Amino acid sequence: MQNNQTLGAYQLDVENKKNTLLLVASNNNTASKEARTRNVFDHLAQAEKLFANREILQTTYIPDVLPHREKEMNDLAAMLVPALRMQAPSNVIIYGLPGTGKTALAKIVGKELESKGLENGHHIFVIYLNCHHIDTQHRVLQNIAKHFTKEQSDHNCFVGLPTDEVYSKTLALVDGQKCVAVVILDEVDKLKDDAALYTLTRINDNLKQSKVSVICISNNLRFTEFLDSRIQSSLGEENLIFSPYDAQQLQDILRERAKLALKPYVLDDGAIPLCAALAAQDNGDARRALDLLRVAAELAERNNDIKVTIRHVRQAQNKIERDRIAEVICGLPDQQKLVLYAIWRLHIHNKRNNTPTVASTGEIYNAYTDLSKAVRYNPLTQRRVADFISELDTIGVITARVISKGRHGRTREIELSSSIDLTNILQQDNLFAEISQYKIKNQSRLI
DNA sequence: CCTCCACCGGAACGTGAGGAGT
DNA sequence: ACTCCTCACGTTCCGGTGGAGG
Repeated sequence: MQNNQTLGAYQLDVENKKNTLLLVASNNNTASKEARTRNVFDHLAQAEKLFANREILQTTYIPDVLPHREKEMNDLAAMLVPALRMQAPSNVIIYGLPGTGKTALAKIVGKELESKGLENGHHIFVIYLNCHHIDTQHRVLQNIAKHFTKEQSDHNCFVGLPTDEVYSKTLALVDGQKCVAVVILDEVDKLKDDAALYTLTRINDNLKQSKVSVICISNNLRFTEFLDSRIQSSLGEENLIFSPYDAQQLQDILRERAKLALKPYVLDDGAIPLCAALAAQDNGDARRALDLLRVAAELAERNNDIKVTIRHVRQAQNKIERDRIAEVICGLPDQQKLVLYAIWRLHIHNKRNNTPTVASTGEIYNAYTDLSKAVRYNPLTQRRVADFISELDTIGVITARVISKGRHGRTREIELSSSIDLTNILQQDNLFAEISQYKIKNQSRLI
C-alpha cells in the first residue's frame, strides 16, 4: 500500500517536471526568435504609464507630512523642545502596532529638530538605530560613535574592543561635540538585554558638555515590564501611544500618497477604499495599505490597463499573500520542507483517488520518512516532526486540529490551506527540484 | 465504567555553531 | 587565538488525553 502510494506520487512529480521543462523549452524558442528583431526591455521600458513616482508608495519612503498624526507630532515636538535650549529632553517611549506611523513620525520630528537647531546655531544630532540588527550594548555604542566619526578615517577603530572601552570612546566623542544627541531606538524590544538602555539612561551623569536623550519605539505595550526598575523609571518619563488607523484615515493617507505617486485619473473610485478596508482589518496597518496600492498599480501597469481597479487590488492581495508564503517556505530548513512536501504529496494522492484530503500525524510521518530516505536524509523523530507540523500550522500553510478517534487514538487532522497554491511555490524551490531530479534518475530503482 | 490507542506536548538534556569578550 | 556563553536544533522520556469499544 505504502509503496503504491509512493509510486503514484513520484510519477506525478515526474509528469509535473516534464510539463515544466516543455514549457521552458517552448518559451525559449519564441524568445530567441524575437530577440533577433527587438530587445526584451523595449516594451517594458516604455511601460511606466500609471506611476509618476513609484518610490512614494514604498514603505521605506518618509513623507513630509503624516495625515492624522498632527497631535502626536506636536506632543513629540513639545517633549523634545528642551534640546533647542541645549538641555536634555526627557526620554520618550512610543508605543503602537506595526504600520501606525511611529518610525516615520520620529524621523520627521527628528529631522525638523536638527534643522531648527542648525537655524539657532546649536548642535543637535538625531541618531536613528534599528535594534533588530543593532541588538547589543556593544553595537549600540559603536553605532552612536560611528555617527560622529563617519567623516574621519578611523570609523573602524572600535572593532575588537571590549564594551567598556567602546563606552569611554563614545562618551569622549559625544562630549567633544558639545551637542544634544537624541538616540532613536526602533524596535527596542529586540535588544538582547537591557544593558544598552541602562547605559544610555545613565550616560548624562558622565557627560560634561553634551546631553543625550533616548526615544524608544516598540510594538509591545508591555515591553518595559521586563526591564530593571531603575531603567523603567528613567525611560518612561514620557509616553506616546499611537492608535491604529481606521479605514477612513487609511483612505486619506493613501490619497495623499497616490496624488504624488500615480498619474492623474488612473485610480478607479473603489480601489483606495478597498485597500484601506483590507488594511483596516489587518490592525490598521498603513504599510499594508500602501503595499496593496503599489502592487495593484504594478499589476495594472504590467497588464497594460489604463486604470487601477478593485480587481487589481484583489489580485494584489493574493500576490502579497502568495509572496509572503513563498518567502517563508523558501526560508524553511530542508527537513521541514520535506515534511511539507510529504503533506502536499499525500494531499495530491488523496485528491486523485477521491479520498478525504486530510491526513493524520502518523500518515504524514510515514510519508516523510519514505521521502527522506529516498533523498538520503536521516529522518528526524516523530516528536520533532510534530513540532514542524505545528509551525507550518502557525505560518498558515496548513491547518491542523487535534481530534480523538476513540479507541484508535488521538491525532491531528492535517490539511493544506485551500487558499494557497502550493504546487507553484514548491516547484520554484531548489530542494523540490533536487528531489524531482533525484527521483527521475532513480525511478527504476524506486519502482 | 474501564481500557486502550495513537498520538500530544512539556521538560530535561546533548550537541554544534557562532558571537562576545579578553 | 582562545574561552565562555548563548542559541538553535534535535532527542529521549513520560505523563496526559478524548472517545470508541469491550
